[in-house]
Amino acid sequence: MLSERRLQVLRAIVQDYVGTQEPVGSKALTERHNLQVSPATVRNDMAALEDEGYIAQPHTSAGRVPTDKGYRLFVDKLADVKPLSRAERRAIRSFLESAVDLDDVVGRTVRLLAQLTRQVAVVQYPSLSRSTVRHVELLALAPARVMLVLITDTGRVEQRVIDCPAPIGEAFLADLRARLNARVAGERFTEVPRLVQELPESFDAEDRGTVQSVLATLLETLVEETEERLMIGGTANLTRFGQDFPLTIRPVLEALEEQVVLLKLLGEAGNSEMTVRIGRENAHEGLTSTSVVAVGYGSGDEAVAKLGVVGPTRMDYPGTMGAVRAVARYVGQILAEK
Amino acid sequence: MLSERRLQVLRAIVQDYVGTQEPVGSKALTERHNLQVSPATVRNDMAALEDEGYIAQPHTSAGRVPTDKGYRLFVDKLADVKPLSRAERRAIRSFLESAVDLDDVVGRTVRLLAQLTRQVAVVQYPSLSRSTVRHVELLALAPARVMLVLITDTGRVEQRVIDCPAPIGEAFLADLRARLNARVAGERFTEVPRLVQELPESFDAEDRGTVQSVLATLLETLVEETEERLMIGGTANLTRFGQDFPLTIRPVLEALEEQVVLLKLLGEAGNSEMTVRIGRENAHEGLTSTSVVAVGYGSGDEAVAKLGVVGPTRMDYPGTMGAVRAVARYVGQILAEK
DNA sequence: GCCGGCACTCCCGTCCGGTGAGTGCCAGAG
DNA sequence: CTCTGGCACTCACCGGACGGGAGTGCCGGC
Repeated sequence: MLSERRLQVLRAIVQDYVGTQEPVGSKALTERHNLQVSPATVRNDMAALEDEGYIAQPHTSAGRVPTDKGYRLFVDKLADVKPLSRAERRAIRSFLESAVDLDDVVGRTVRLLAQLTRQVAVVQYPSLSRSTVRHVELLALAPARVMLVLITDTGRVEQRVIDCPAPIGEAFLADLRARLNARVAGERFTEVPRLVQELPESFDAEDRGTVQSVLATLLETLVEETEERLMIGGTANLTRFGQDFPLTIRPVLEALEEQVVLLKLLGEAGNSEMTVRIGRENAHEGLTSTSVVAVGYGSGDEAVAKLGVVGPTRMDYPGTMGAVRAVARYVGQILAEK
Repeated sequence: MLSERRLQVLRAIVQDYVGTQEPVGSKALTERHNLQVSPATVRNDMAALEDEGYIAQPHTSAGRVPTDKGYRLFVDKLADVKPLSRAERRAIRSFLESAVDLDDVVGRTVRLLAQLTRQVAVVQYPSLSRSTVRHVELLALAPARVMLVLITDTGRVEQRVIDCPAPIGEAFLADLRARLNARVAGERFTEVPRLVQELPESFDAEDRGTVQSVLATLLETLVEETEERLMIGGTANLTRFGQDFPLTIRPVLEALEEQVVLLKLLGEAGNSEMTVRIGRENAHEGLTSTSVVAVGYGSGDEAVAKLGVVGPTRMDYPGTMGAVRAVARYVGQILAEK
């Protein structure tokens, strides 16, 4: 077990390194933080921390740099989430409040996060799987062609075109629309399959085929769109990574372009608790020198989607976590009000 | 006026420089392209080309590099658009054909363009201003709350929530919906304001307020959404820019994040003709060392939106232009079929 | 357990000199 | 007037040498 002072030393190393981006030495440490001991003592502590794998030297006779393990300890034990100032919180709220629709909310959230953290922001659209159906609309486009429009309580709209086995009448469509909505409006997506199960049987045999294909498309939309869309922003902040970056930045940009990767990344994050994945803790190859800070957000007490930031392992964790948490909270509020 | 050979020399310089990314000298030129003259002669030509501002030396006693003006001449006079191979065209088509909805079409187009050109791709969503209304739907959400859903012929769906001055009945809503659609369905967006102008007068005085607010929202949606959304991809290709790139890449990434900038960029492009903006021809500060190749695409004979790529001025213009043109053509076809 | 001192390591910036690619110019030939 | 070979010149680039400096590890004393 590490002594109290050694933990302080580790904390100081992380803070300094995050600030300066340069390996930190024993002398600088004693000066900048008022540890009440001499550099020589700190050196002993650093040697111990290095033995335990919390810090490392880029090369002999250089200062120390935290390892992934060191950051992990720092985040778990040594750092508190840094709350935002009142002014910042007010700015966030008012910026998000002026959003006009869902796209705008998500877009503003991304920009906000990117700006606050000066890192890459990733925001998932509110998830369908936890939301409820507000309305299902059916529109005749052609005699045997129907457009299905699904509207959710989070304001999302999905549409599909359906080719029906037989021509359909306006009256029948109105009937189907009414019966469908009577069953599913206000219900959770997960409930829908059960609720519509027996619907075809209540129709005449000749119409059953059409009802079947409409229902099939509806269920398909629910499933497909549960895989979420997301929006990212702030990629320009990647240029602050370091000097060596063709090599560093490229795989990150590539990873960020793959929605699947990002979704998995956010997916691994806890719902209400903030999750921090540091360096190699990230499964994806290209993100081994980045950290991901993510958290769920939602309109009610339950999370409907996630958001977070991606940045270098050498990031200001308390500040980043504070910003992520605050933004998640306010987005949730805004969504609830809509 | 430049002699024929000098133009050939310029062409050779552009081609070599694009290939190697290194300043090209007189000796290398005579070897790689079979100009039937000696290096000394080429040197004279190069001196002339430099006097005219078509090429420049990074420093004394280095090879030559094309200037923006040089690329301009190359694109205008010396290069032909390079058509894609049959196999490539087939691949494009089949890749785009398997798209399921509009988002998917745009998404696939972006990936395709980015991959073919190995540059950053930008695709504008089909524009509302040129499209026609397929259907307007009105849904009662609450006694005095209506959701307006606008469906376009390109498959786009926009929705807005409207707070009405008075509670509304289902019958009235159905009536309004029917009359509204009778007037605007199938019509161009630009025609809609005129077509609905007299609609309120045909309703009872008590309902007129509601009709007014619905119409106001509809018109607002048309205008607002004419400012387009767009999708970008392939930013990882920016890492191929050069070695010096914190400085080069950063402003580009920043510019790419600003939709407004991109829209203006594409907006400046011609509709059916391909437009190439080289280096400082781009108005935006951050894009002075990039070139933009853009062209309109559309489902019929008329362009509904634009797409293009952003890359270093030192790019393979014939190849890029070929890819952009081909993709635009096929996207148009796919949209027409939907 | 803490501290001062000391020798050692190694990165980094700087300063050479050599090399080579490329140029400009000139004088001569067609 | 145009093309060509020759020649001197200019720099960027590379590699090695060198010194300064920051940082370490260890030792012996308090």
